[in-house]
Parts: sequence; structure tokens; C-alpha cells
Amino acid sequence: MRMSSGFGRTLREAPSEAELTAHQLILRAGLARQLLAGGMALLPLGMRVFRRIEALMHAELAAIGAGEFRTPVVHAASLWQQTGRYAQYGEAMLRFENRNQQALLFAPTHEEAVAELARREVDSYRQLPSLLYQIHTKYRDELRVRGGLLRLREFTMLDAYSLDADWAGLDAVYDRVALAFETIFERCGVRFTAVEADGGEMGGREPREYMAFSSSGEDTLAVCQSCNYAANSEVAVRGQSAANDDLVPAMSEIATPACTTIAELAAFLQVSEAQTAKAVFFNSEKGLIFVVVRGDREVNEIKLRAAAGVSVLEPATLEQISAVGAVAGYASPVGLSNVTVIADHSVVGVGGLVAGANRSGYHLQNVVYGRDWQATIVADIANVEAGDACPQCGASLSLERGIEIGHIFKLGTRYTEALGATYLDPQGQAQPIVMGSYGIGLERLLQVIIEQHHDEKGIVWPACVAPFDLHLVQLGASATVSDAANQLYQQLNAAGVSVLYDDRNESAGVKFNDADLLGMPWRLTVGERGLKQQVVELRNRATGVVDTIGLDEVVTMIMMKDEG
RNA sequence: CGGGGUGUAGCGCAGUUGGUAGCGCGCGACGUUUGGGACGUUGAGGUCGUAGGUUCGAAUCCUAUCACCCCGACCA
Repeated sequence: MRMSSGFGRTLREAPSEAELTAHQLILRAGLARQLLAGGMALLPLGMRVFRRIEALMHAELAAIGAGEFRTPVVHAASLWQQTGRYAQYGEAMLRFENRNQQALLFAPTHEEAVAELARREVDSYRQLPSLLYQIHTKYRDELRVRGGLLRLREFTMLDAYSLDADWAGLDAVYDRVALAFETIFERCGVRFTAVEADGGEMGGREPREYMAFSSSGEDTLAVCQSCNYAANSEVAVRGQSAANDDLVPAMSEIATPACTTIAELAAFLQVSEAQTAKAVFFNSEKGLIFVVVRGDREVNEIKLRAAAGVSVLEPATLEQISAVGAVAGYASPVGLSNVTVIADHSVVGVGGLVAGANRSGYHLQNVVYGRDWQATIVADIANVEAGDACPQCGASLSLERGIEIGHIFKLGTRYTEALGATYLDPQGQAQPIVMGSYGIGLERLLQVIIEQHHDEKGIVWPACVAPFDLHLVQLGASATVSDAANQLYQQLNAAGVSVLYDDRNESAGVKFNDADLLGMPWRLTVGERGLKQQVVELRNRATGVVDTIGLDEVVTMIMMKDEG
């Protein structure tokens, strides 16, 4: 492609809307432009990267026998009503009507469509298993968009779906898809880890997230320093410490004026936050839930939902809190009954803690779980902190930031049962098809690649997703240089090397800086100076290493280096 | 939705006693340049987010509204 006729330009300064480095580079390099919040237009250069990522995906999925298919992006509400997700999905689903007042939605994911197709197509176990995928637009009316391509409303997902006769089949294909996904990420040059995750809306077993390490990540990962344990902090668990409640003096009340927060309390009493118990109140569909965690811990709402067996959690009102006899700011479960108390492991077996006295201005010292109070449930409901023990090996956990670039689930029969997608087994019995679902976000992946592959000058593309293999820079506009550059452009193209040809009438500095910004793996410079010796200069973007090569050996040299 | 912030030329920004808008980069033309963001001459480009209001007069003061960004609850 000739830059003189390309669409899109580079920017010296990033628009102020972009805060993340990778987002700034996307805009500065002219890969994409924002048209509205949550909606980005890919420009030709960005589209080429996108196509290369797609090509990797097609190749890896073909290698595991997946068949490409395509569903509509607009679905009938009635289909989603059958699985219950029309009601369940919430505001992230964009709903609308057509001219016939038919209730429609813009699909945020496609399990229903696949299950419906399976219902129509699959009659017999002989037709199973199947593995389908598409690379297609999704729309999620996200509460908040973020970080350029990181979190869009309209985005592209590689979504794959497996159909099996039984769980053993699903287990096998799940592993195959996981391997293919990992290969895709590796080929994109992304550093990532697979973590245990929360299934969220999807349901199903063994949800696993693929997280790219990223300082701008939205998720926190607990990663073990010594074993292979890695989990999203949403679900990460920690090892337990031994009980230590002997010889704690009897509980006693102590005046603590104006200490309604843990920080104030710890400061006033000269104790660490870990020596206090924190009361947090939630309202759920089962009523008020009184949660107790150690003062230095945060409640993890995902774990809490699971432990309490509720799906709705919202902050409780002051009226609800006082109705059970607790005093906001000085609340504790001590002496309360008729309320569901869920305690975190961190307040059990850790000796005497300072807890509220349910009396304004007073706390209780030396409060011991089991002796002084009881919870309805004791469970792991607090966030993991750096330094916590690994649940597998006991070593120390560290916390890393990550961006979710992929997610895989064993869905089972949730959707197929709801839609009646069954097959006849060898005994002639109808059985629900067992599904799995697997997704990768493409725009996000693209931005993650840039985040992990750039320097202060610009993008440094990994070779196999670079928009072009080589950036041909012509310096000066003389016929000599122009002819030589044009000829090289033809030769390289003919040899199958994709070339971005900077034939613009710009100064050398502008061209070099743009070449650095755009980040093709190789830069080939053609100028008067070299041509006098019949040479051109080949520079590696990543290493900065420069080779001077003869005009007649350019193509063979580049082919050789590209291989290596 | 809650909290914070920003809307002035394509991009980055300046513009408070209220007097009808400016700088840098970029862009067009001409000329000189061409190995790391060149130089000269000249030119184009702005309903100051939008709508009301106050005022003789509003980018500036008031009200409403919209858009966008950041932080939290959802997710690839």
C-alpha cells in the first residue's frame, strides 16, 4: 500500500480522550477512530491487523476441526425468552422493535441461536459431536465503556460452540479449544495466563478466563509464586491458618467515640485493622444479610452471592440495619439473633477481635467467634490479598492486573434443555445436547498486543500480526530514488512481502518517526546516499539493528530474515 | 446510575473587571529543502457542544440539556 493514497493519518499528539498508552498509539498511528462512546471505526491499517488476527484464528480453529458458521446479529426476543435470559440479561442487552412491533434484540452472545440451530439440525448421536465458530459483531449495552478498544459496546468476538452427546465429549473438546486459544494468544505475542473464573450470566462449569497481563487491566489476578495456581480475584481462595483462640480474655466493652470506620477505630485503639471485625450489610432477595469480615479485608460480592445463595445484592438501608438491632458504624453480630450472619474465615480462629457493641460510641474487645457469637454460615467471602497463602501449595500469592481476552465454559445442557435441542442416543432415548462455549474479544486483543509491544517511539508489532511485513521509506523525490523505491516495491510485492510504501513528499524525519510509530517489523530505507553505492538500509524495528544490503539482494535478504 | 472532570479550528491548548476569538502543530498554494518530526512567503479553516435566560453587549455570568473522558457496579 502506498501511504500517499492511504486513508487515515498519523497524529503527533494523542487526542486527550485517550489515556491509556495503547489507546493513544492506536489513535496516533491511525489504526482506528472513535465514532461514538463504545463504537470504534477501524481504518485500513487497523483493519489489516484485525484481518491477520482473524487469519490466525481461522487457522487454529480449522486445525481442531471447527466449522465456520454465521448467525444473525438481531435475534427475536422470543428465542431468548425460552431460556429465561431475556429477563435475566438486564440492561446490557440492547432491545428494540421492528416495524411490526416484533420484540428484537441485538445479540450480546449466541448460545440461544446455536442451541436453536442444533435443535433443528441434530436428531441423532451420529451427528455429534460438532464444533462451530464465527467471528462476528456483538453488541452489549455496557454500563460504561473504557479505554479505547478495551471495552466497547459494539465489538467483534470469536465465539465458538461445541455440541456433544455427553460430558466426556465436552471435556475433550473443551481441552482442544483451550489449546487452540492458547496457541492463538501465543501467536499474537500476548503474555497471558489462564485463571479460574466466575461463570456470571452464562452458567456452566469450569469457567476459565484467559487474562493478558496488563497494567491497565480491569481484573485482579491472584497468582501463586511457586505452583500453577492462578485465579481471578473474584473467585480466588486462600489457604487457612490454624486456630488460635486459647487464652483470649473475656469480652469487654470499651468507649470509642467517633469511630465509625475501621481506620478510625484502629487508629483510636492503636491496633491494626486486622485485629478488628468489620460489619457490612446487604439487602438480597432473601432479606438482610449481615456480613462480617476482618477489618483489613474487603467483601467479595461474587463469593458472597454464592455463599448466601442469592443473586441480588445491594447495600442495605439504615432502616433495615436498625431493624435487626444493629447500630450503623458500631455494628457487630454479637448479641443479635433473627438475622442471617455470614462470616468470613478471616474472623474465625484468629483470637480476640474488636467488634461493634451495637451501641453508639462503643465497641467490644476480645470478641471470639464461637465463644461470643455465631454466624449462620462461615465461608470464604473476602477478597484475596497479596501475601495470602495459596490454596494449593500454601506459598505466597501475588496480585497482578489483567485484561480478560478470552473466556471458555462448559455450558452443559442449560440452553439445549430449555430449547428442546435433543438427539436420540443408540438406545433410541432422547438426550439433551451438551454444549460448550468459547470466546475471544478481537478489538481488545488488538489493543492488548499494542500494550505489550510498544516503546517510547511507537508500536513494535509482532511479525505475525503486523499490518505489513515491511515499511519502505523513500527519502527524497529524485527520479533515481523514486525509481529504485518503486522497483523495490514491485519486487517485494511480487515476492509475497507485504509492503507499506512511504512515497509521500515528506522530510526524512517525518518518515522515520512515522515508521517508528507504525511499527512494522522491518524498515527499508532508500535514499540518494545509499544508492550511490547501490545499497539500501534494512532496520529491525524491535532491535534497532541496521543492515546495509546491496540493491540486488534486497528481496532474498528480506525473505531470509522474515523466515528467521 | 452514583462520584469526579472536559467541551473554543483536524490535534494539543490559551482566552475572569463581560466589549464579538488567539497560539503551536497540522492543512492549501508558491519557492527553497530532503538520512531523524525543515525553512520562507501566503492562504483557508471556528454556530466558542446545544437551547434558553441576564445584559446595550456573553466563549466569559445563570439555568437546563447533550456529548465525551476517568473512578465504582457488568463483561470479550
